[in-house]
Amino acid sequence: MDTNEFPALDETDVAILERVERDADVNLAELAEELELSKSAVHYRLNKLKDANVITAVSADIDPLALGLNMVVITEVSVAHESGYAEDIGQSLTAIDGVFQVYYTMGDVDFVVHSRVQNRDQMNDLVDEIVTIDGVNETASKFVMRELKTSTRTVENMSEEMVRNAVDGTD
Amino acid sequence: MDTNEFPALDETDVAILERVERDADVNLAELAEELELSKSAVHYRLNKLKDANVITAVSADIDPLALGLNMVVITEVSVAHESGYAEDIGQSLTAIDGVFQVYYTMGDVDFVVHSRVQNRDQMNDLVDEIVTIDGVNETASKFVMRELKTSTRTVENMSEEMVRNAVDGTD
DNA sequence: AATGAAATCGACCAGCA
DNA sequence: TGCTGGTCGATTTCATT
Repeated sequence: MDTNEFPALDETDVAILERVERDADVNLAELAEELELSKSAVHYRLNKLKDANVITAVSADIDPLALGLNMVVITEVSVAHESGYAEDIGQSLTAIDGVFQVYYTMGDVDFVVHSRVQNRDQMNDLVDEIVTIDGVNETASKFVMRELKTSTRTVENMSEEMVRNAVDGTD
Repeated sequence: MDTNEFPALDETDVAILERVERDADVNLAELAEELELSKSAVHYRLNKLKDANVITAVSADIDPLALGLNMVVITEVSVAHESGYAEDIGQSLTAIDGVFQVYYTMGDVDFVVHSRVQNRDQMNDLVDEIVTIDGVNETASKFVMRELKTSTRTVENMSEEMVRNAVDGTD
């Protein structure tokens, strides 16, 4: 049963996704051979996956260090709960330069914010900017010493069981 | 002065990076026109950026929801500090199915782990698996209600100042 | 879903600043 | 070292079955 707005996927679709999320530069011929399909079949499926927004974009991955972004900070943000400003505060957080992830979470902390900056001055400015947002009550920041894994890849991190579920549609 | 192993970049390089991280499917001709450069010049620079590992990969971005991955959990992990196992524990964490980010942090918490799963059973299993790792002392998990921003894009999140620094090399 | 033809694109080259 | 313009081969794309 479809529980979401996306089309049902089969094993072949997942195989294609796994491959192109790893390296979108593969040419159709190679992909087709790997999957034992014709080039046009692969082409057809790829188009379908893009149209259905299963594939949302094809993008070049850029090493942040190449641009001097060698500091990552994790900031937990708590808001004044009387205020119904949560929505606005979320928006304000996403708009701050250097911020690359914002989550709205359950628990004593309301937002978790990840940012990437080049130096301590920028780190300071960024935390200041967060504190200044109207409705923000308290913040606590952690400095990241090492990024052991940062994999935006979807299929790559899935277990066999997850893939099976995704194909069956029995989420 | 170069403070890292990467080549110096100029404004044109950054413009190219900004464009291809947004959409790597642009053809050379279009890119060249936008930058008022020749196709071969763009080609030349792109190769250079890939060779220097400024561009680490070209990948298709896949919507996790299309595969039923509709739950994100943030887990804070503290380890027994006598043990010098931090390295091993980090490795163990990155290897767990569903885990897509692992940070080693300063402070009372040692690791921050982000995972994506399809249902509560998987969530349970995942947290269990973390607790079971040898040397792990304590864990605290937060459920993510909303992902307000998840942008792996590097240049996109940079301020003008950051770009200027990156180009000058004055990090 | 496969075939094959037409259109398009990226890779490469020699020459040049 | 980086750029230009042009050519060739490879690759995507599309109409048809």
